[in-house]
Amino acid sequence: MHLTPAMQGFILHWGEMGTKWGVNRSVAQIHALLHIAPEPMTADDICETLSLARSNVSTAIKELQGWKLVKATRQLGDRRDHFTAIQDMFDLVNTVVDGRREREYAPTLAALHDVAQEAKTDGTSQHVQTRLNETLQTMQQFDDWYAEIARLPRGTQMTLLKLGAKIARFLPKGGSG
Amino acid sequence: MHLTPAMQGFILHWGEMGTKWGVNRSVAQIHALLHIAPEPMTADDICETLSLARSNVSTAIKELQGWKLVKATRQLGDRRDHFTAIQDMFDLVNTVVDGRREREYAPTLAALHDVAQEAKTDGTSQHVQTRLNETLQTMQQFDDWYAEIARLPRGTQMTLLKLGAKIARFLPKGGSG
DNA sequence: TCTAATTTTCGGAGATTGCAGAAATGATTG
DNA sequence: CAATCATTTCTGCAATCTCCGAAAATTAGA
Repeated sequence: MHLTPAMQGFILHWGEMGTKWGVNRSVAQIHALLHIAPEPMTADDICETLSLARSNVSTAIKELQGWKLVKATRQLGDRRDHFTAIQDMFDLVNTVVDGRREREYAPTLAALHDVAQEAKTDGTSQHVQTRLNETLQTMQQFDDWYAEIARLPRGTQMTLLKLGAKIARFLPKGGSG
Repeated sequence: MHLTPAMQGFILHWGEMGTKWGVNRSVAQIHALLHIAPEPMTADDICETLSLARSNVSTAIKELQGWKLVKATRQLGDRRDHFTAIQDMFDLVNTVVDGRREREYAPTLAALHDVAQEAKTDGTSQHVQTRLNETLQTMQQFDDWYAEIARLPRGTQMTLLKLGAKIARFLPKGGSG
C-alpha cells in the first residue's frame, strides 16, 4: 500500500503518541495504518507498508486484538487474515478507555482497597490512613462516574460532549455557566 | 521515615500503576511517598525510606516538579529542600490531566492538524483524508470538552462528578436517565 | 573568598524492551 | 496425507531505560 507524506506523518505521530502513553511504537503504528486504511489489510501488506518484520506484525496484531481495536476478517478465495481497525473514533476512544480501566485502573483500585484495609491494623498512623482513604475514594468516584457515563446511550453521550461546560446551566441549583 | 506494610503496599502499587502509564517507577514511588507523608521530606529522607540513590531521587523530584506535582519548601535553620506533594486528590488528577494534555495531547493534535492540511495537496485519497479529518475532529472535540470543564469552578465540577449519569435527566430533550 | 553542605550532572552497569530472522506450529487444498 | 501457505513462537542481538556511584557544580555561611 502506498503511503503519501500525510499518511506517513499520521502514522509516525500516532506511533509517538503511543510511546508516551505506554504503548509499543510498532503496535501504535500498525493501528494508525489500519485506522486510515480504506480496505482490510493482510499482515504481509502491513509488513511491507511499514517495513516491519512479519513476526513483529503478528505480535502487534495479537495485542491490538486483545484490546479489541482490530478484528480479523476473511475474504473468499484468500486464506490469509485481513485486518481492520475500529473505524469510528468515538468507538475507538471508548474501547481504549474501557480496556485501560479494566486492565490497569481496576486492579490498582482493588489493590489500594486492600491496602487501606490493612492499614487499619498494621500500625499505620491515622494521618496516613486518612490520606489513603481519600485517595481511594476519589479514584473510586472517578471510576463510578465513568462507569455510569459509559452506560448511557451514544446519543446522550454525544449531547453531553457537545454541551461541554454549558451543561452547568442545567444543574438544579443554577451552575455558573 | 518508617513505612508500615500498608504504606509499602501503597507505594509499590502506585509505582506499578505509573509504569503502565508511561511513568518511571522511581518517580511514581517518590510521588506516592510524598503524597501520604504527613511532613515535608528532604531528598535524603526519601533516599533512605525508599532505598534509592541520591542522584536518582534528585532527577525524579525534578521531573515531579516539572509536572507541578511536587513543591520544594524551606525550613528555618535547614539548608536542605523539603518536598511536599499536592495533598488533594482532585487537584492531583487535574494537574496530571492538564500536564498530559499540554505536553502530549496538544502537540499531537497540532501535528495531526498539519498532517490533515498536507493531505489536501499531496495526493492522499479522498477516503483517507476523510478519515484523518474525522480523527482530528473527534480528538478536538474531546479536547474542547475537557478545556471547558476544566474552567468550571470546583464546586460545579464536583456536582457533575457526583451526578454521574443522572446528569442526563437534566438534558433539554429528556435524556434516558 | 574559602569551606562545607547540598544538589545536579555524567558515565556506565544491569535490566528490560523492541524487533528481525529462524524454526515450529497450524491450516487448507489437491 | 503430503504439499503449500499462513501464523505464531523462539532466539538472540540491539536499542532503550533504569538507576547507581563518582565527580562536578551550585549554594549558603563564615
